[in-house]
Amino acid sequence: MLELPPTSSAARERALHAAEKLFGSRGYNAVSLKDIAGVLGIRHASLYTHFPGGKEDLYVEVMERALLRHREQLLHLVQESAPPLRQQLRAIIDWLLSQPPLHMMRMMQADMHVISPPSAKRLSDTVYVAIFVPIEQLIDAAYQRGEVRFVNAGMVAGLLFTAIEALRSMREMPGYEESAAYKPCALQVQAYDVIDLLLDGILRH
Amino acid sequence: MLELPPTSSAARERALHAAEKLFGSRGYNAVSLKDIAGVLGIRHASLYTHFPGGKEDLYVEVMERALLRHREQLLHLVQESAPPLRQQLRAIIDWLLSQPPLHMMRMMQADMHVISPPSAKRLSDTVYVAIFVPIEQLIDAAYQRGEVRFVNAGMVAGLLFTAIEALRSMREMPGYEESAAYKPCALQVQAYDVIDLLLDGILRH
DNA sequence: ATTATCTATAGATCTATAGATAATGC
DNA sequence: ATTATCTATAGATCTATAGATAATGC
Repeated sequence: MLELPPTSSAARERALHAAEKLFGSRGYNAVSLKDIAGVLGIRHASLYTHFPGGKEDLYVEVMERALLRHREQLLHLVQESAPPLRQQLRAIIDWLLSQPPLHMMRMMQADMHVISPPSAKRLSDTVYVAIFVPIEQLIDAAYQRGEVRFVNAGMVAGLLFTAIEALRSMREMPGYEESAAYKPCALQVQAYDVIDLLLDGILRH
Repeated sequence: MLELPPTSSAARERALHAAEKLFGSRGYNAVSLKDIAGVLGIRHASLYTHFPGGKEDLYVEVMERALLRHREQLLHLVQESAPPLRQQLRAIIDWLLSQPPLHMMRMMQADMHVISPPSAKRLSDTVYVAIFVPIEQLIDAAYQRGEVRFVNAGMVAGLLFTAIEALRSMREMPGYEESAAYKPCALQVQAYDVIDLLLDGILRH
């Protein structure tokens, strides 16, 4: 008789939610199972009931869920929003800023090197279909209707996404408010500036 | 009698060098003192002779050195290179690509949250003077001579730097060559595309 | 009857310190 | 004489497993 791992339950959902918050804010290595259990008010050993694969499988499931949620919403926004491209990108950025940050760069530069290669491969594939594919679609469509010149759409997608994450990270840096880099302006305003930069460039013309 | 920590020696330099390579490729948490000692062929306890402050102080010193090396070279390139801006940025990118990546985003999103707040503050200040200040100078000068429109120079600096790091990270991702995101083109070519994007934008005009 | 939790513990690994021994520099 | 290394060990912490107990669902 095959022993199937439980695929859902209220307690399991709570655990995924708590894990997502912790992994999201501190990354894989800096979060222990005890931390996650602590948030839930249970002992860390109890987590193995819901996640027999242990910490790594829990992490991968958490990140896959977050990424696929992004995919769904991004595809929806791409389908629904109307040109011009600037407006479409603003809609996307508005939604992204309403979500907890994915910290994609940390995921790629730190967490991916700690988990097993198969898990890393699986996650990086998901990053591609969840983040790159939707934004590439948007850029390609803009190219088809003659709105933008020929560019590497994947590169634009990556640039846009990492730029937004960089803006958010800057604000979390210690002493940001007192630093010389501080500009007293809303995150959304800065993000819209990034869009303008991407669309118009900075050269005077 | 004050006991001054040793400030230099051949063995100490070797340790800093090995630590820089390891911290650079895997980040703070994923590198142990034993890993560093292993590269040097010594026992990990021996590292405390050169770095009485332990792992955190070693990390901070390593990253400060790397950042200040960047600062020196970036300021030099900014001083020496001649307009137009596109050529100046290409010179900077060429040098950046010749160096091991700093992984600034990982530093800000992962490592900074693990070390003590004072160390984090010190490092983030150094990031500002080493990376942002030089590129801001470049952008400001281009603005003074009327080459670019008015932009947030710090934002442009951050965007350029993180974009280059993102390009490099993509190539380190597992299965990059087989992925749909793969573009068979040199890193330098992609980096130059980023510059063009930044300068010209992607809109047709 | 099954699911969810607990206690207890094994086994790794990590940072750091103490004190002994070898290597080096004047 | 000083610097650089070593061995040995303390003390934390982390992942994971085994087996017992409580809670829940039919």
